[in-house]
Amino acid sequence: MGVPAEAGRPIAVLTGPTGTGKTDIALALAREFPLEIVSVDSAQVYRGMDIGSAKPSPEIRARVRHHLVDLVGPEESYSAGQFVRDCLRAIEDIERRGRVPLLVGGTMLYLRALTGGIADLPEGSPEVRARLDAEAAALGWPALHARLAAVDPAAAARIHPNDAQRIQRALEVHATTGEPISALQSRTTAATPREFRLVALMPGDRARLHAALAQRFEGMMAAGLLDEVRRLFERGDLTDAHPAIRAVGYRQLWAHLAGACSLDIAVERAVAATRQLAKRQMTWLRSMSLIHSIDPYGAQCFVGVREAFSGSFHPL
RNA sequence: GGCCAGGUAGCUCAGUUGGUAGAGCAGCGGACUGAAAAUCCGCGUGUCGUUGGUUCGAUUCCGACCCUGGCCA
Repeated sequence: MGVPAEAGRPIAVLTGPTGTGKTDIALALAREFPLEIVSVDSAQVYRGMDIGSAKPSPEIRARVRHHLVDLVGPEESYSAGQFVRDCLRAIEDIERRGRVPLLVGGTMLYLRALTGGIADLPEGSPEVRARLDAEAAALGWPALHARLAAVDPAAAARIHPNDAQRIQRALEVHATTGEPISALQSRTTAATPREFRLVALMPGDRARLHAALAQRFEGMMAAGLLDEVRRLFERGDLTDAHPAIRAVGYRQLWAHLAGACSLDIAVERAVAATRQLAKRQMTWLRSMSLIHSIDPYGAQCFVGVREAFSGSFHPL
């Protein structure tokens, strides 16, 4: 069997909340090791969303190969299940060529699906969702939650009656498979036998993170984010219901372009949404065991990350 | 300078016929299985501008002062 030596090493994953410098550290590591970066980012997969998703520039991508960036158009809908398949394929491809994958990103559901497995469930169905939306408009989500309780009490018990998205998903899975989502989820198995080495950049100073996020968004605006959103807005085939347009920054600037609020208000809301995103990412990270936390504002940050990955990397 | 309106949570405001106050947003904590940068749950953080007076008790009523708008000079 021609199994590469790399297959025995744990796969390196650099994560953390948005705006903590994951990309910079990854690029610095790529100067020392034969790395290729695999993006774990639900916004960078969309084409035409470059500035607002902090996508690596063409120059950087020419120097260090990136995977799972610009995968689909913003009119499409990517998913955690697709990510797991694409990601495992990218890792295999990189290692087959004798290089080392470094997973970088902060989409925690993707990370969890990759490392902990994801149930074998059907993709989302726009038709079924449209039908459920119409019913919800007439009856209200709590009524659909009650219907879910009849067919899948276990799922209904852990989904809040106001959580429209999860109620809809559970009913959708039941409608398309005839099985309760809770039963399918309970049969979840690991997506890969490979091990992962998770390193998270966890800011010790929240105020400093907030200042950095505000500054970063300002930089995106200066770099032309509003024009980027306007190009998407003017296509005419996208709405604020598309997953891509719901991304932080895009959603708020979209609302401004649609006349819902002033630009100042939109920027303020976008920065707040960024803070809230970072907070939710940190909630995920705190709940994950087996994760190695490093403070991005600490003096030994880079050295610490490199040391943590020493079992995964081999030098050039 | 005069008149009017207003000063209550980080912000925008509501309210208390006198018994020390509550919404939205922000913030904080949490959940999370094909939309996840999504979706949802929980938590009110306060010299009620200052200072006198009336009162058992004042953020509330009265006086003075300070500040911010607006109008008139």
